[in-house]
Amino acid sequence: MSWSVLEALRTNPDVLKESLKKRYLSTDLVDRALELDSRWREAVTELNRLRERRNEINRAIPHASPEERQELIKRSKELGAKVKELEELVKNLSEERDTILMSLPSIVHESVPEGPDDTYNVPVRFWGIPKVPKSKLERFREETSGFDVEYRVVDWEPKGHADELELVLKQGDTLKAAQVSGSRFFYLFKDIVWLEQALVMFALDHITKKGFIPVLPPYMMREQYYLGVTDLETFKDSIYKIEGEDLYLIATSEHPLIAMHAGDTFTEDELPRLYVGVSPCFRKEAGTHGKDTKGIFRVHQFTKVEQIVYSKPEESWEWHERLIRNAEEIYQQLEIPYRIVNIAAGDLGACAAKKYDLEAWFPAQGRYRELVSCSNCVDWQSYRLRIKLDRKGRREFVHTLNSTALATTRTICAILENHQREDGVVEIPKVLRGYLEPFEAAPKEVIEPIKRLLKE
RNA sequence: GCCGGGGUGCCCUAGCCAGGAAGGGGGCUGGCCUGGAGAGCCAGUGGCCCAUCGGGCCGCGAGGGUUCAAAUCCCUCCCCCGGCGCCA
Repeated sequence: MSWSVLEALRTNPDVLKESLKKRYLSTDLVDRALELDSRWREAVTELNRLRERRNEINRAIPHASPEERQELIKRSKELGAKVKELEELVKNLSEERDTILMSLPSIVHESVPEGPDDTYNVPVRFWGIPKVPKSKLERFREETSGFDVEYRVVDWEPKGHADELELVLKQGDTLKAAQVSGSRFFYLFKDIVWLEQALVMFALDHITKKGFIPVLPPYMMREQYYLGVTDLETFKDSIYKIEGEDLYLIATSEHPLIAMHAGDTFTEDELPRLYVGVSPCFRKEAGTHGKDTKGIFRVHQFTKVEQIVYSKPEESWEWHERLIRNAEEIYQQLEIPYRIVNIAAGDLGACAAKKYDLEAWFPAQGRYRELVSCSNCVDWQSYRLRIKLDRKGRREFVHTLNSTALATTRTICAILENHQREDGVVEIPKVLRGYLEPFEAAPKEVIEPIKRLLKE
């Protein structure tokens, strides 16, 4: 049983180097890891021989005569010293090798576009009829170049989601939240609260209909398990730590939902395993100063409905396509125009072998912006957490996949811009009606401006 | 948080007090047997290394220590069960 990256290292290091080059990462580590691995194997072989000899002697001691015994103990002690020495070497070699191995990203899939950053992401399809203000026509043509996307020109300027929320509808307040908690936090009020809840229920409803098991996971995790599900870079930049405890706030329910099967072995008939997680997500957003500072597009805390699949290795690419389609169905029903982009290798996280983003059209920004991420992590997470598949005695690592179904704050942003009318009223997508109907105080068709709730 | 009892391979369990190659049962897989099935019998059923056959090393919740030798003794930590305390 082997991890695809480790197997490539030993049998076909060029494949691994190619993959790293595509990600614009150094390939030096591959040669270093190879050298460490071969030295480790040599040392382990020698260590095993020494231990074998020592064990033989130790087994003879209880049956030996008193005078033989002293001699045997002496020899065992001598061997023991050598064993200890070699154990130290083996430990150092394997630790250094494993540090490198654990830093290596998944081998990128052949269908992943080449390129160093997000400007090389490749749109694969568009859906919906975007509303394009005249002032954003040029931007729109850039964003859709190469595709024949039907669109409608509007002759008024939609408000950006932040102004719409706080100045027009007056049902959100990020200033007060900044005072209380800091930047990138928010208070949401009244209709937006109902909208948020309805979005969660709608997404949960849609995904569970497809056989996914709903899960409410722990919102904090230990470091050991955290490092099994994500790379160090993400860990440092995104994850909040609880002071004085070995606990971290989850950045997505993907993390506890994958750690949930750490150490488990599935049989073939137990796969695929489908889960849909619902949880708040906490993110430090370190290194994003100045980006999306207004409104609730990029915040430290939001609710997300997340699809998770544990699959047989040979079925994971099919599941990757299905997961993004599930997310598309949600945004089609919410009547939000979007495009799907294939993320360039240089912009890909370490766990993922391939990633699709669903980007919604934002009329006021004149841009497509990320709402959904859909990744195939192949055996990257399952290797670290030892999540196995038992094929009649032969063991393999399962593949893990994750995809947003719906993240509330960003979806609210997209609704505020796409379903905004010239008079400032926001039309609620019809599909949400059933999730608002039972509640007397909930809005049903539209969200209208109200008087400011907090002091001016 | 305190007191007590536990954690042994996929599951259950013996071994721990009193240190000396982890034993039994179940499940699963394969083989023998059978017209076929069942029963019965045999073998396999954690990770790693060398290797042609095969052999070896590690592994008893995790990490240290004592010892020629640790599932077994000592220390720290994690988790589960019971009791007390606290609590939405």
